[in-house]
Amino acid sequence: MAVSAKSVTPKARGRPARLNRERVVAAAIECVGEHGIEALSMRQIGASLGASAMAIYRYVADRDDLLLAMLDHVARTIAHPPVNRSDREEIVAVMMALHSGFRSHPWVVRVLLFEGKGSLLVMPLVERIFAALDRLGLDIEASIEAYLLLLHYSYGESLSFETAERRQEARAAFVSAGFEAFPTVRRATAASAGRENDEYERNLRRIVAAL
Amino acid sequence: MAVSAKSVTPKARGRPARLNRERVVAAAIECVGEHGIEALSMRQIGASLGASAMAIYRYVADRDDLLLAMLDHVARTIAHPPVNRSDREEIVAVMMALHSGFRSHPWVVRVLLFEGKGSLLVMPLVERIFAALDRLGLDIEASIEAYLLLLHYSYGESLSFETAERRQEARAAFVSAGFEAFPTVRRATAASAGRENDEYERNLRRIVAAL
DNA sequence: GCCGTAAAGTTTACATTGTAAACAATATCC
DNA sequence: GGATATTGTTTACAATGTAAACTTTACGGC
Repeated sequence: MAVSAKSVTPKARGRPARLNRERVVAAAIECVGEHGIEALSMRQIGASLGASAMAIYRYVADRDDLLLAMLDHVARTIAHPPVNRSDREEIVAVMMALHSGFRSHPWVVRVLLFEGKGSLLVMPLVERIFAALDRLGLDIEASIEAYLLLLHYSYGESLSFETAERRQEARAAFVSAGFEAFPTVRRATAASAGRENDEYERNLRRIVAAL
Repeated sequence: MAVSAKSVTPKARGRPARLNRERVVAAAIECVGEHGIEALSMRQIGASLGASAMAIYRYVADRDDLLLAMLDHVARTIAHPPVNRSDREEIVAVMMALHSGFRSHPWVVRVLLFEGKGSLLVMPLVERIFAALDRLGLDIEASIEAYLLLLHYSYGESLSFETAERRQEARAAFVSAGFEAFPTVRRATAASAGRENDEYERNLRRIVAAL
């Protein structure tokens, strides 16, 4: 029956580990946060932990497994907002919570979209949205479409403004090269220079108001 | 003054070209269309034209230059819709035109977002949107935000449903693994199975109605 | 006919990626 | 002091973009 050990610690048998899965995932997230998702490499992670690339594979099956673990890690940091008075405020609050995750970790959206992954840990938030849409009187089809509208806008916004410079670049692109032929665009460009908005929240509220 | 030649053809001096920029760009677009943007490689393009990877560099400065040329090529295929009766219909029509480009060539959005590029050829369409927003009475700040809302939703939707399978995957993800705890999500999932929507247009109209 | 020149295309090479396979290092158990 | 189990490293491979050197193939003038 082997009731024997299992008490304090079974005393590890082999070489003592310097690394563990948590540290590997944390190192990967930090690396991506600093140099962007495209700079993420096993060698880089290993180096940042004072180890070789292959050392990582003791704690992670492969690149996909690592990405999934990173998603879960971020999902755990998302604060679940308190239940709201109105259903519309509930939707806004939950989407803002999700979006704050995308904002702090822009690579998350790329992983969600391009690696076909997703963390189950955000499902309670998704459920709250569907429940609120239900209470608002939307039927199931309309709820799905509304959810996709909210989610896809959030994705697009996060990717588009993935970095702070990207906000600037977007404006610079407007300003550049021969836009005299497009007067309204020109005026818009001039007006947008140097403003630091929370345009996401306002647009989110526009969507929610329209549901 | 050298008025001499320049008439019919200055008679090419060196080895006759088997390739040209147009064919290279077309081959690249076809390659990406079939195997996805991540499979795009100089060697692949060369092979599909019966040439080596380096042959491509006669017609394209580097990868970035190629991507930009591909964008321009797609931009030229976008039909500019006729001017519309109402300003809201104008916005819908123009966004549908842009979106149809994203739909036929999903990699376009990735290039726009991640390579920091953009084709100037779509500027007339952008101008039409800003002009319509202006006529609707939005001030400049509100116009910018509205434009970003329209654009980012379009980006997110296109990326999310980049391939037909992705629509299925999205549903499968909902269905999978232990969702008994989320009843509203479950119902939504069941309802969405096997429907082929034009959910983009309906959501687009929801946005436009809210502006 | 033949050589100079110019253009087009190929070959080779390098640093980078994820990861498989073989190996070395380091601890406990008998 | 082995035997054994676990951790980490080394080496290797195919694929990427592209720089440098080379080869092929045409025309223009003698």
